[in-house]
Amino acid sequence: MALEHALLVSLSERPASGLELTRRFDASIGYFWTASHQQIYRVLGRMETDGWVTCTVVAQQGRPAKKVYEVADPGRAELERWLAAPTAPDPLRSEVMVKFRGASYGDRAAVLDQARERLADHRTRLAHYDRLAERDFPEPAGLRGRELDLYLVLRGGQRLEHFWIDWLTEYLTAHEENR
Amino acid sequence: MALEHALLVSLSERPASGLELTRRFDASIGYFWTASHQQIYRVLGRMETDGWVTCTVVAQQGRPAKKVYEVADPGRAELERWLAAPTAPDPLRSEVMVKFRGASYGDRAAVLDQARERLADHRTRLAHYDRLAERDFPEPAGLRGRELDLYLVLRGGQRLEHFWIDWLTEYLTAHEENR
DNA sequence: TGGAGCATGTAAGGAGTTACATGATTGA
DNA sequence: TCAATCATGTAACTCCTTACATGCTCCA
Repeated sequence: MALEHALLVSLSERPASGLELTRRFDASIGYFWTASHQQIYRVLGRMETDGWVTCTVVAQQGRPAKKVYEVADPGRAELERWLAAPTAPDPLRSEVMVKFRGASYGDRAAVLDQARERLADHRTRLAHYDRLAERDFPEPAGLRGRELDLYLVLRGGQRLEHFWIDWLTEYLTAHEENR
Repeated sequence: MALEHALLVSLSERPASGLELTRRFDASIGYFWTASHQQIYRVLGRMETDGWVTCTVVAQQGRPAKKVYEVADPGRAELERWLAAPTAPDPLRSEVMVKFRGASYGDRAAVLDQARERLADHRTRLAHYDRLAERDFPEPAGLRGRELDLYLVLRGGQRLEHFWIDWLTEYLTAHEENR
């Protein structure tokens, strides 16, 4: 129900084509929303039909033409409406947690291996976010408005990776001690 | 793709009816997987068709009869297979984070109000998990096997609530300082 | 000429939500 | 008898994933 709104936010920051949006969702926006290119194209089409965005075909040299979308007035109005509406708690669905809870019904060693893989993965991501923070916000103290928002959401990404790293470490330590 | 497996884990711990499973997902299992009763009934039906679970109608006094499901051999085999298979990173979709990133395109005060509501909500949930931990695991040091798993997943729930509380607090503090 | 990357899609199906429906029993 | 709770479902719809399809341009 909110991919529309994630796209509206991203297009408000800067107009983009479908593929450019896909890359944003793979990179920076990916730490709080994931979406495949198929889904993005479909939703963009619907948003254009609804008049939330307008589309301009832009020719490129050395590349196929692309369709650049930008937010139109009805889209801006919808974004404002949604931002002011109450937010439901983010529903959580963690396959990892289910596996950990059920580990005793299968091969525990295999589950521990997966924990180690998740841990390595989250460390990689945290390192990536740390690089982004250093590059884009070397001095966070004076930030305000939109810049502060971007910084704080990146902080959320960092904190979330810390959560995973700390918890997976606790999990592995507890089980390694009990071998 | 994994509600099946969450149900297999829960039914392995103890056979249950659809409504009992729904209550488990509302309570203890809810901190890592959410599911509505409609979805649970539908998936239970499919799992019975596939032979993963068997179903026994149990009469009750003073209440309508219920259908109690328990895991059958093919279900146990499937659970083992799934537990050993590689785990993809949990996809993240946080409406709150999208709103925070987009706050400058709407009514910031309204977004801050929602942050306060989320904060209160996560504090309530943490208090609930803390109570569960005290009641069920007063002395975690000696835990092993299945009990240790349950405890560590509860720890994950607590840590996750801490993440939200800390981050939302940072967010609110940063924006209140900059008014 | 043929592969890699850019760019945009369609089709089919599974996962999940929302709204509605049914019937039994208890207790006020 | 009527509301509340227990208990199980159906129907319709949206959301999301997986797999496949198309065409362009550059460069080796």
